[in-house]
Amino acid sequence: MVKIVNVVASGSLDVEFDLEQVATDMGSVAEYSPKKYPVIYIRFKDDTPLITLYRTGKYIITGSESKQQSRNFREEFLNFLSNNQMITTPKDEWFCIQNLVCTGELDQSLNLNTLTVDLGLEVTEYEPEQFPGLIYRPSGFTSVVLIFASGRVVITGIQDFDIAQEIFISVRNKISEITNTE
DNA sequence: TGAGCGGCTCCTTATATATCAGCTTCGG
DNA sequence: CCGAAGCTGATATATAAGGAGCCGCTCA
Repeated sequence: MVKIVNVVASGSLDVEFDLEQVATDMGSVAEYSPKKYPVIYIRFKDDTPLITLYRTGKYIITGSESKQQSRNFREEFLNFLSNNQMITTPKDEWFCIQNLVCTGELDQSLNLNTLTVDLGLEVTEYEPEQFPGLIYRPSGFTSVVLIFASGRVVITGIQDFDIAQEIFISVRNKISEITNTE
């Protein structure tokens, strides 16, 4: 019903890196284009999450499909740095999940013009000429939900999958109430 | 009037979603 | 040579990060 499609996590190592040197040491798994953006992109295999490493030792992991995959990937990253003598111990200062992107399917097509009014103009934005989805900011959450005429939804801005499910159920219930009273 | 500093915005990455414009390619 | 089809890149959402550039403000 609700599925995680992307996890963004970040962490910090208590080390400053010479990115030029690290990129050389890492070889083909690293991509370094300082003129484009001052980081090293690290990808161990195709279709695996991407690590963005900063000079300051901070890093971001994007593209995981679960929190666990994100954590596993962090482990792999720390071990890689440790095994290559880039850090002394495979430990970091902090690590946390920053954002989840989830998708859901309401199994019915929707009239976004009427839905904008029914959900409330103060919590929705719908400008089809700008973007085809309805932007819904459910009260009580920091999350943003994109609702499309096809019935597909995208939920983002949360750190917890349970909350994504809670929001999805709430949206589904609201829409079924609205369609029942019409 | 100019130096310096703080705050702000944009850049980039992943990812789903959908719709537009503009471009390339292909067939008749 | 032209229309159709397909592809690409914008549009918007969240989030972390460091650097560059810009703007406004303060103080000498």
